Amino acid sequence: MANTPQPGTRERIVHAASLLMQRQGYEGTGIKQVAQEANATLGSVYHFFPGGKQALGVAAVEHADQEFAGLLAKSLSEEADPAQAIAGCARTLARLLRDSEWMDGCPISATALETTGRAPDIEQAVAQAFQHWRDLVADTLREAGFPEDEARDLSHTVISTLEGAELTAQVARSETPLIVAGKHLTRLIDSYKH
Amino acid sequence: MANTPQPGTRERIVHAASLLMQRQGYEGTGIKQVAQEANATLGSVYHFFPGGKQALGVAAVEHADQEFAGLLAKSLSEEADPAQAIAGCARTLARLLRDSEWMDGCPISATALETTGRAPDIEQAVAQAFQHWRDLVADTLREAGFPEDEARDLSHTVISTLEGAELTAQVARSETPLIVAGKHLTRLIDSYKH
DNA sequence: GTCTATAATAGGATAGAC
DNA sequence: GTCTATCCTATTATAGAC
Repeated sequence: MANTPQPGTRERIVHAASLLMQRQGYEGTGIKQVAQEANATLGSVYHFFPGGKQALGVAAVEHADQEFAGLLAKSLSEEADPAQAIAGCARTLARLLRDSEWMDGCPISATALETTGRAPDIEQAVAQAFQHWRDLVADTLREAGFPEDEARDLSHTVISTLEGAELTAQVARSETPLIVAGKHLTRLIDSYKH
Repeated sequence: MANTPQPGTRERIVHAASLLMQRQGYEGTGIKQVAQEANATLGSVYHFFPGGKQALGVAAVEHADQEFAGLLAKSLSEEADPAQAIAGCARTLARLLRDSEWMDGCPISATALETTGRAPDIEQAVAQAFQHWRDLVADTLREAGFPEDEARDLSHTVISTLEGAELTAQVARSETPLIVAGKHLTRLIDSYKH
């Protein structure tokens, strides 16, 4: 069996940056704070990220991309019916949000909004993450028998709606927007089965 | 006929703060930058907002609330069928986003995400704005004959989906997410007519 | 109400010893 | 790779003349 390697410094830095940027945004997160939270020194951060804060932002977004993709893939594989699976994903997001006392919403949307049009590297990483998530949904729908164009269109709305519902749920400190969004997405997808 | 009063200093400051926070977020926007953009001095900003940056943030969010509510109300009144009206609203948002070269997305979401759990006054103004927008949608649906619970649930998903689609459209620099979201929202609302 | 100057602090980033 | 010290600039906020 493989050993579970204890996280190296670089890993701890990326993890801390990702979490802090999720909660406070990109501009609201300081490099010194990241170093402190990661039990690393400022020198170590700049050793691993000579590109400075922007490079750290890119790594944080890429890390969050993989993390949410894992959650999404797990949700999609847990139920045979993709329409039901997506509602389950919304419920999981609602639970995680409530359990974090409404702190942990989408891990990249704050960073996305603050840096759009101002930090091309981060912008690209964000665009890639959203595309990645849409592809997971579209692939699942295609495998379930949906025609190509319906699968693609629905993948757009699934990700958009989950994204928006997570934002409004966080702001309202209520699970309702996510639960209702899950229900409506199931209904929308099912409406294409006729 | 009423004169069109030229905007006073306070108005110019709020307008500039709202626009800059929409594009750069709350943390990414400096008070000095707001003053400069509003053709005001730093002293004037603190004269009108003794509460400092947080108070300015609250005023900016409240201003954006009214602004988007106006756009939404106009869209909802332009078509007799609310399901069609919402698709029209999505198209308008897509056009505004493209025309601003992908800079002007939702005016409060960046500020919302950065300040949640950290600036109670702003948080409350944001929550109020979302509630306001949902109410406009719910009222329209109720007037169109939808039962109370369906109208309320749909208003959640309409705002969540528009919000998420605006975010993903901005990131992808594409009108597609908003156009597709509008189409799917129409379909979802129509599915409750049977 | 408006303006300039300035205080007090925190930000990103770098240098160089170890 | 890690650590500390430091530079430079920007930030929020205040003071006080006009």
